[in-house]
Amino acid sequence: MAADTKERILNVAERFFADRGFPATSLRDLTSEASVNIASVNYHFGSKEALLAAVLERRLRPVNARRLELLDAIESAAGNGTPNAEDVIRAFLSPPFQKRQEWGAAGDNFLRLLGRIHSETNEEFRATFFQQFEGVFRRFGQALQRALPHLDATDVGWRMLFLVGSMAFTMAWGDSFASIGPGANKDPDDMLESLIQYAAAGMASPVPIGVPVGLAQKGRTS
Amino acid sequence: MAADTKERILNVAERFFADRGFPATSLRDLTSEASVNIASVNYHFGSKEALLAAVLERRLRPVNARRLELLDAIESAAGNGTPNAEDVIRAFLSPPFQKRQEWGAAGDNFLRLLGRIHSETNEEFRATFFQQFEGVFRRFGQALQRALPHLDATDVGWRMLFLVGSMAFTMAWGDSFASIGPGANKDPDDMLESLIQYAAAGMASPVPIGVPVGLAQKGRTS
DNA sequence: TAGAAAATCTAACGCTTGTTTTAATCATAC
DNA sequence: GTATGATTAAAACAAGCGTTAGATTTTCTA
Repeated sequence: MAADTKERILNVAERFFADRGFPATSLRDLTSEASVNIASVNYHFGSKEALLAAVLERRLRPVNARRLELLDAIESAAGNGTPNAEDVIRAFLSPPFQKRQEWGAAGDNFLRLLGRIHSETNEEFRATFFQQFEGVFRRFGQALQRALPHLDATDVGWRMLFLVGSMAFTMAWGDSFASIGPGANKDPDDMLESLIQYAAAGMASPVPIGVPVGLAQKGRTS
Repeated sequence: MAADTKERILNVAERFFADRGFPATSLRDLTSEASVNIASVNYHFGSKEALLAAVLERRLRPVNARRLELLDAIESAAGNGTPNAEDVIRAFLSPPFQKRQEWGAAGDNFLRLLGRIHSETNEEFRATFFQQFEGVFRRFGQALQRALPHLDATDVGWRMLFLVGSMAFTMAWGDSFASIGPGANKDPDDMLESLIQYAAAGMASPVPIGVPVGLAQKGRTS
């Protein structure tokens, strides 16, 4: 029945888009793997691109909801004080990895896809994808500014870019890395803790000395 | 003449692969932009994939050579002592950004491409690409272990993965980010310094407490 | 049970792709 | 000026692509 067909398409799409990339995944390969008819993709989803959007949306919604939930709790506990930066970073980085555990093998596929999709160049897709993140990114940016008052908005913005880069890359390649090399004895929770630690340290680090970088250094001359 | 044709193909390819991705760049679009005949690609390069490899090789060779040169100097200065971790990280991260400055607009394209190519899924291509990095990665891994003796090989490996992720993402999207948002007043040197600082802090951070993670914590029970 | 809606199927459309083949043109050396 | 090799051009090959149109089957509801 229809619900089963849609689910099978979504699951195979998730895996193939993650492993081959979106442009290099053909609907014929995908539907053959899913044992459904190729016209079903357009019937149920409308287009190949809409399928990708659907694949991501079904996972990102709960991930981002969880992120905001955790952040709400942190801000609520902090009241008028300063939220802890590591807690904020943990609230951002943990949900995709934790949802991945909940979702089993499908979660692995999702995580790889989410990591890789950060580098997707298709303009139309990027606009849609960013819409799903804009609110989250802004909320976390503000929280980090509160947590780290030595940084101005520019510094926070750049450091979030660095943080997102390491998160995405780890999502995309963490499992491959773990299976072939020095990461071999690092289990998923250890790896996530390492990432959080790394990001928290980098985020909290002093602004480079000698470089005019923003409001925090307004009184200095370069 | 031939040298001009090859150069034009390489330059346009670099730009198109960076902006559209490899699979989504057609040789017809590319050769039309370069005002050369489509058969020239196979004549001069052999295949589309070989063209990508050539685009990257002409830039990566000097970048990686520079990385190793800088690392040699650092290790030489350190003698039997401990090299400075931030210096090692700077030696890894600076060359692509500095070569980018040398190369002008073409350098911008190259940097974006290099960032994005880290997420390319094509297995054949990845094998070739990794070959170019294997030696560099190993050398820098060893240098960082010496610089940060509290970390074992596993920790260094994972942190290098995080570092490469933020570098690649910044290469790919740093300019876009700088032109639209909070990064707007961050010039390229500032941004590179921020990245180095972020990575150096993350790299040097203590191993997470409470998580059994390797040789450094061998005597603890989880 | 009948009819309508939903879902699936088949065949095709119209187009694009990287690569190949052959011919034409260019460049160089003697 | 001629011969040879290098280079470019044109046409085509063979395959594949996402999407569409119409037919058929399945599901659901009154």
